[in-house]
Amino acid sequence: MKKLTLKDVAKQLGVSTATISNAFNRPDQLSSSKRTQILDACKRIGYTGPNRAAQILRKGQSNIVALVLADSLDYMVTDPVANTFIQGVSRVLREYHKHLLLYAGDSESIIDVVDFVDGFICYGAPRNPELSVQLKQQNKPVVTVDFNMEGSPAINIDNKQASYEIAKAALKPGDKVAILGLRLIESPNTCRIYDSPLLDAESSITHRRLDGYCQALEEVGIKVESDWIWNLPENAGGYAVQAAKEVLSCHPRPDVILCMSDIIALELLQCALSMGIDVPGELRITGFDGIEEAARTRPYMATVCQSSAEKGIQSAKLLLSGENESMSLPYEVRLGETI
Amino acid sequence: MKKLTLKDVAKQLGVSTATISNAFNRPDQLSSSKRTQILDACKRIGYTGPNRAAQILRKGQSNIVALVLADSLDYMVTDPVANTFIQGVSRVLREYHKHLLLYAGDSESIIDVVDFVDGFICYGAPRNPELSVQLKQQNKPVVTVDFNMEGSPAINIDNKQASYEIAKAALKPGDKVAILGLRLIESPNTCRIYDSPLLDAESSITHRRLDGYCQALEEVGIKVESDWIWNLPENAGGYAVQAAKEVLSCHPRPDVILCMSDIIALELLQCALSMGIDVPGELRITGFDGIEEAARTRPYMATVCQSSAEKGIQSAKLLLSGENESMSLPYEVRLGETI
DNA sequence: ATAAGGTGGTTAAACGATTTAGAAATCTTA
DNA sequence: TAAGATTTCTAAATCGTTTAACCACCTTAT
Repeated sequence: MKKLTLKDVAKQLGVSTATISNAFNRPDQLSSSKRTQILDACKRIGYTGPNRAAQILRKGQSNIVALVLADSLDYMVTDPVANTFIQGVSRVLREYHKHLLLYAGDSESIIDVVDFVDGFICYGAPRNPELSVQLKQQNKPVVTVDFNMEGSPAINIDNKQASYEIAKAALKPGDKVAILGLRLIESPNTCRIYDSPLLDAESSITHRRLDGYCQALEEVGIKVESDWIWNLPENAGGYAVQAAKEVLSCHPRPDVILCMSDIIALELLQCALSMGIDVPGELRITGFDGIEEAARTRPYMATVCQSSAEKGIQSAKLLLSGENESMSLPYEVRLGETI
Repeated sequence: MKKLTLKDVAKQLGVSTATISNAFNRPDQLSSSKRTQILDACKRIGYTGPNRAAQILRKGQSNIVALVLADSLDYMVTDPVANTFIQGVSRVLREYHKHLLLYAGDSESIIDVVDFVDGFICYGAPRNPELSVQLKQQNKPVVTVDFNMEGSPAINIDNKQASYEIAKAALKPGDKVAILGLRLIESPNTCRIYDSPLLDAESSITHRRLDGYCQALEEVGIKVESDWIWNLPENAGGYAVQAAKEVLSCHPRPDVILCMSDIIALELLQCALSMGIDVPGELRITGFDGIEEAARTRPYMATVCQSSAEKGIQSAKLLLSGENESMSLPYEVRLGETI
């Protein structure tokens, strides 16, 4: 009960293997009558088509696209922003009959798949920086999202401008301001950044957001102090709760807290409300991303809305098109009721 | 600047290709001095290891596991239950250095990956029934979750017993009862099932849940009427809202509504509360799954808690172990405040 | 001294397809 | 009817490995 091969089929039908191969892959290379005859015969004897592994080796093409997520799958797969991104990617891949291999950004190396995938979509700077190096060195197409890699096209929103705008809307002269940031420095848990060495300062989107906040602060005449900037190692509820508690128990308490994600902002809001703090009366809060949950809070969260699904769609299309032009997607500043 | 092959390396080092291959794959086949010498040389000249595509063809093993989700990725990737399942799977795969290929259950066919993946985890009955047939015919290992396939081991909870228990806890003699079911019949949108032909009645978990409900109803002396059973084609908020509105506007209104998922139950609860209906005073509601959101409602949702993550973990382990024994996981009936 | 067993390596045949160059067959046209 | 053009099919090289079988050499036991 061994599996049939092209060769077996060719022998049975009394034609060459090339003809069978052509029947499946290049209809223009043989008469259509012969083709249907072959295809019918294959179905009859139970040959389901060329072996994919052999095809991948020979053609150098697999129809598999690797999606390199910033962090471990474990974490990424529950992040709502990442989710809608994956959703967008999957829609396009499906349309083009491509398959999706999920790859964790904290993996040791990428070389165990690089030989057989057709390309990479890299969503956020990989937690393991070694991966970026490897991606740059190999020569399959790469599209990056929410960060930049020399030589590869990127999909982004203008993070600096967006965060500048939302901050500008939230700030008044004389405000005491705190920032809840994300992966600005290397740290295992929530902490203030002080003067720690920055992480990927040139390529990271959260640094772009920080730039935007700082510009707004300066324009309003507020001095940026690094001990009022917190760093969360991951965009997950747990870290956010901790940061929220810390920042809200400071004396004097900030008038405005700029959060680099909605997840953080939501936990902060909930924490503030449960402490009896009036938002936006005593405390203004801004988020970032525009996730669904942030549209259901009371008061309604002020945030920057961007479409993760659209990012997914565009990045997949870009990868498959083979073009090399970066793309800046639109965003929308939603003022809400928290500022 | 062509890519180096094993042959190139062998020639350069003056040894046979077999020796290089062994240096990478079978350390016991050559002296360790020669091995390190070869590995060092490879690193120096930039050979990163055997080409994976060739390896897959030759070995018949790829270290890729396909996760066949019930529906389109598009939908599955945002479902919280599916998410935690994927999370569990990914944890195990990562530990074993396997990769995760996401496959949509509404795909046309599975033959375009069957040749190169090492096995399948099948989460829920695939939307396209053809896939089940193909999975049964091919001979790579398969593990099914939340449904059964002859010849393959399954991971399940005892859906019938669990739903029997929660229903029994919710029901009182003389109650008017409605059931909000999931994929019980083939239908494009929310509707009552009446006497439509059932979908996958033997293999589907929602039919097991229905069996459990019915048993409880009978024991309490309530007659099951099919026009009080609704069918939702997908476990998504939209369909649930519609079903909720319909069922709540019935006269007489049911005293108890048994929902086959928390997503449905949550929408129903919200709908009921917004209509001013007292839960559980005027209406009792039960869910199923035990998702996080269902733990935050007021009143606290009565539901059957099962661990999706655990299902993921166990199914991946089962697949990788190669064993063939099905497994029934524990669940917990949480009475909550809605009954 | 011979046989038996263990090392460390090589040779060569797979694995299952795709594809180029060109032969054979068929069809035009002069 | 031969020459040329076109269509259809084939032979053979190739993709980059792995691995069974074999060989030469060295050690140890009989």
